[in-house]
This record gives sequence, structure tokens and C-alpha cells, in this order.
Amino acid sequence: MSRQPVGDEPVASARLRPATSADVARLAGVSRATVSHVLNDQVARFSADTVERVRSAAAELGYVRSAAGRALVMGRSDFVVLVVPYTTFTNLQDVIEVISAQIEEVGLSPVIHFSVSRAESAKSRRFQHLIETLRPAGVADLGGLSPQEVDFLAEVGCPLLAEDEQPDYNPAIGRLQAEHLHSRGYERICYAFLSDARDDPYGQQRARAVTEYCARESLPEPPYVRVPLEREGAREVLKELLPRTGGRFGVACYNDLVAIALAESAAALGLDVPGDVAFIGVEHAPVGQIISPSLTTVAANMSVSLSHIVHSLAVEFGGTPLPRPSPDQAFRVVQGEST
Amino acid sequence: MSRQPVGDEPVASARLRPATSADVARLAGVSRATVSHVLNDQVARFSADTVERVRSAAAELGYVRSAAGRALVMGRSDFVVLVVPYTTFTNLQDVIEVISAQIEEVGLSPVIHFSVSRAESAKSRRFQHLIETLRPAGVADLGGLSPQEVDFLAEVGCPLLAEDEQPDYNPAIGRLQAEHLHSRGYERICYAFLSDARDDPYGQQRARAVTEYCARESLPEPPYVRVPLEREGAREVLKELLPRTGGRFGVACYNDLVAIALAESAAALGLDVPGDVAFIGVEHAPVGQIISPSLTTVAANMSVSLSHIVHSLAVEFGGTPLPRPSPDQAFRVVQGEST
DNA sequence: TTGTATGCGTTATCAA
DNA sequence: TTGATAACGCATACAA
Repeated sequence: MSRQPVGDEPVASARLRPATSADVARLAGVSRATVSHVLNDQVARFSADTVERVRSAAAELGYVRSAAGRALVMGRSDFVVLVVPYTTFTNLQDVIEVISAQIEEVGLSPVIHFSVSRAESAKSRRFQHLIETLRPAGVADLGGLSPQEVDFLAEVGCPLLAEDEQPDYNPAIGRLQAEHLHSRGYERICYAFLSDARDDPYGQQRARAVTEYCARESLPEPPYVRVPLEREGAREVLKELLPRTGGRFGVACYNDLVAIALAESAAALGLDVPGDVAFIGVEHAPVGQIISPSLTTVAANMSVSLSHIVHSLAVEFGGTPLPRPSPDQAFRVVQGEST
Repeated sequence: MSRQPVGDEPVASARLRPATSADVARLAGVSRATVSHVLNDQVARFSADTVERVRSAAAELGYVRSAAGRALVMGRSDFVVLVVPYTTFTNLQDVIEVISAQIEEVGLSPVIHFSVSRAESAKSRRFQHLIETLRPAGVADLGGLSPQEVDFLAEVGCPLLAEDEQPDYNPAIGRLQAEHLHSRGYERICYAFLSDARDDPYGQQRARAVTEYCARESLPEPPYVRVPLEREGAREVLKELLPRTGGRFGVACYNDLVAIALAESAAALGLDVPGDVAFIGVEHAPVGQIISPSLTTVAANMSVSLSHIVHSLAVEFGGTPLPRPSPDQAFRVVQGEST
């Protein structure tokens, strides 16, 4: 082992070359192996004194394990890829923060990957490339992963977190919306999709749940509509809906934006909200609480709706698994003035 | 070396261990060094035959360079960290897509880091940790980086892209808003901050630009207000503003949400928009075009406002530097009904 | 309880 | 024109 660099100065001054485990070993007066063991918390077999010396030496030098060296020898890195769907929800950053914190809790580092559903082929390549080069410890799917990409992960042996236990949140959301509208006295219920998200599975599942609720409660079958995000189009949709409902009705909307578009259309058509027609969104976006009438909406309890990922993270990487909350607590209706 | 799983089945075959440069070398009948050279496009000094054999062997095996091995020997990885501010703008994902494409263009991989401005200390640590473990080739700042973090990058010798040539977009935005209001006939102009972003430098710069515009045009000095994102608070702010302006006035707002909050307050107070009071936002968020009156706002031309980063990327990593568009083209006013 | 030796996949240097 | 070999920093089986 000709480990020592040629013209090595006694103290590599400051920052240019980050400290290595060899530096720590030298300062602590132990071998590199000991440093490695101690810093990986395999302390059981070392004297308290040694452990302490190693730790303080590491702290003193500002030593940070090289991800590269570690990844090379481990066969995979300490990163976890967070796949985020294109469909942006307002509190995306809060979601990311919650999961990131949990990922760090178990000693890994989160890395965000935006899954861009439009550029199909390009998308798939981008993700593959990331996985191949990063070799992450795992992938946490927030909803942006395509079946092909899931297959790819299996193929390269990269664990997909919480794959088997994704709770079906979308039916719960749809049911909650229908229930709420019903409880506020609307006997006719409709479901409003976002028009340019044709293949969105979320909406389909929620709409079906609304339909099922109506069937169970012996309400008329809910008509479906697709709402474009511009005023004229939204008004047309609402106009077409009026004759199909015969009077007072409530609309379960795909998200707050759709609800706002319809509420605005209703006002423009001289309808009373919530007297004639009611709207409930999903998201609890700030803008919904600022406008008038304020929006009734379904808000997510993040720590609950993400708990399956957090849980799976703990199971896979040896953190402390928290008790798993029931999926029923994942969402709640925020009462506004639109229902 | 616990490389092989204990009860390994024979069928682990294809994928578990990705191909290495040694595999490629074997298949091509050359040495690992040759493989490395060829695959790094240093082909000048090899026979066409060798180059071809290496390339087809690599393709056949689906060989992908190990980021870990490469990072280890290079001292830094092939990743570029994209720092994204908390202040979410709607087309965030489009922005990320544009820059990501450019990063890939020069053979690097984008990694997104959300900078969470609220959790101050935690934030700083998260970023440091990412930089220390990833050792990225560079950092591209979309606006989320604190001065401390910039210092940190310098300290560890990580290049910050386009550091010296960040165009001052914020003054341009403020000026554009003021100009627009003036051109629509509003002689009294105000600036409205977001109330819970006290230290936000963007707002400060824009407000100053508005003030400067007014001074240049001999308009009265614009009062500043801070708008909370809830209806009661926003109405209070507007009420306080009324006596200070004496009649018809226009408000340059920090973003669309602030503008919407004030426009809603104006309606609630029985003011005519845009007859009595006008609002112009920044963002061109979809919701601003859905509500009534639709919002006049400042929209960004992404490819322009990101061009300094794209340019710097090319300079630093040897891509093809595009001609740099003028900063004046970076933003435009979208005329709505609120001014 | 601690140290030695080795290999992970890549690139750079130098020898052939 | 090509190849052998030595690092890079780390983790771990095994020897002491």
C-alpha cells in the first residue's frame, strides 16, 4: 500500500482536498478500517475511548464520507429518487419536505425527479439514465411513474418503495366529495374532470367513487363533464350541464382550479352559489380561500397520505417504523362558501 | 466481498450486475484503457476498426459508465444541482425541463434541490450535505440560494453557474408593471408585497424599480403595503390604502395571488375594477385568467430568462453557446381586465 | 479490540 | 496505436 501522496504537507491546510478516512485515521491514531467501522455505527466491538477519538477526529476535520467511494464498493448509492408527477399540486414542496426529512432520517439523501408525462420517450430515457448513473438505494413514487419505468426498476434490481401497499386514496377522495355534497342537501351530483388530462387515472378513480356513492345512496347517476381552463369553455360546459340536472346540483371537481372555473362560470350565468349550484374541489390551494365565495375543498393530511412511503422507507432501510395511520384520516373536507 | 446474495438463484443472469468496462474490453478484444478512451470520444488516436468494435460491444452489453467509479477518480460527479426556490411559480416544471435538457446536452445529469426558505438552519444543512455527498460538477441557481450557501460553494470549490452574470430581472419586472399602469392612465401607483415573505429580495428590488420609475416620470411616490393571503387581512390593507391615494390608482403586485386577493377585496368594498382601482400581477398563473375580471400580469419568456444559465452551462462544460437574447425580451405584460 | 489486504469501475500516466 | 498499472476513497472478510 503506497497510500501516502508524494509531496504531502503535514496539514493539508483547508479546503481544497476534502478530508478522507485516512486523514481521520491518522489524526485519531487508528487504522482506516477502524474509522470505517466506527463511522458506520458498528461500535459494539471498540473501546469507548477509540470510538470517541475517531468521532472527534472526524468532526474536527469536517470529514464527510465520499459518496463515490461508498457507492463504488456498495454497488449502490445512498440516494433515494423521489419521482414527482407532472400534475402539480400547490403544496408539492411541503410534500417533498416531509419525505425528504424521512429519507434523511435513515441516513439517505433525497433526489427529486420530475416525471414529464408529455414527452413520452424522452421521459423514459431521462429516468433510465438517472437510475443507471445514480444507482439509487431506492425509488419513492409520488405518482409519476409509468408501468414501463416500474418494469425497468425491477429489471435493474432497484427497489421501488411501498410498491405493494399503495393505498387507494383516490376513491376515498371521490367518496368524500360525494358524501359532503349529499350531506349539504344536493341530490343531483356531477363529476368534473380537467379537460386536458385525458388519461389521468386519478380523475377516473375519483369519478367512479362518486358514481358508486350515488348508486349506494339511490341518487341519480352523476353526469361527467370535462372542464377546460379558460372562461368561455368553462361556461359552455356549465350551460350544457344545466338541462341535464334539472335544478339545484352539486359538482365534485377534479381540483380547485376546475371548481373555481365552474364557480366563476356560474356567477357569470347569474346562478347563485351555493343556492343553485355547489362546487367542491381538491387541493386546498390558497387561492381558493381568497376568492369569493371561498371554496369548499378536500385537503390532504400530508403526514398520513405519505405514511405508506415513510413506513416502507423505515422497513427497507432500518429506521423506526411509525404506527401506520388509517387511510380514512388522510383527507378532510374544508368547508367554504361554495357548498 | 459479499457480492453474491446468499441463496442466489442461477437465473439472476442478465441484469443484476451491470456490465463494466472490463466486460466491454473482453468482448471487443481490447484493454480497459482503450475502452475508456474510445467511450470518452478520444478516438483520434485509434484505428477505426478498434473504435467500432468497442462501440458495438458497449451497445451490445448495454454498458453504462459507473457514475461512482467516474466520480471517484475525477473528484467530482457528472451531476448538476438545480436549486429551485420555494416561491413556486406555476410553470416550474417547464423551467426545469428546459434547463434539464441543456444539462443533458453537455453530458451531465440534472438533480433538483428544493430550497426551503422557511426552515433556515435545516435548509442550509440539507444543501451542504447534498453538495458534499454528490460533489456535483456545478450548481445552477434558479433563485433559491442564500448568500451563506454561495459562500459554502466557493469554500468547497464547486462552480456556481452564471454567478457573475445573473441579469437583474427584478428591476425589469417592477419597471414593466409601473410602465403598464402609467400607460393605462393611472397616475397614482402602489406596490403590494406578500406579507409573509418579509425578507424576500425579489419584492424589494421590484418595489424599488417602481419607485424609481415614478420618480423619473414625476409621479407621486408609491406607497408600499404588505398583503396577507386571506380575505379579511387583504380588505384591511386595501381600506388603509384608499385614503392615502385619493381616488383612482393602480397597484403593482408581487405576484398573481396578491393581485387576486386585492381585486377580490376591491369588489367586496364596492370599488370598480379597473375603473377605480387596477391590479397587475406577476406570474401569469392559469387561475388569473379564469376568474373575473381576468388578471393583467407579467409573464416570463422562459427561454430568455433562463438563457444566462444555459449560456454559462455551455461555457463551463463545452457545449455550443447560443446567442444571448437581450434581457428586455425576458418578460411581457399580458393584458387582462384588471387594468 | 484492532489492523491488513483486497476489490469496487474509472481514468491518467507512461511504457511498449 | 495500444496496453499495463497505479491511483481515487471506502467497506469488509480475515488475520492478529
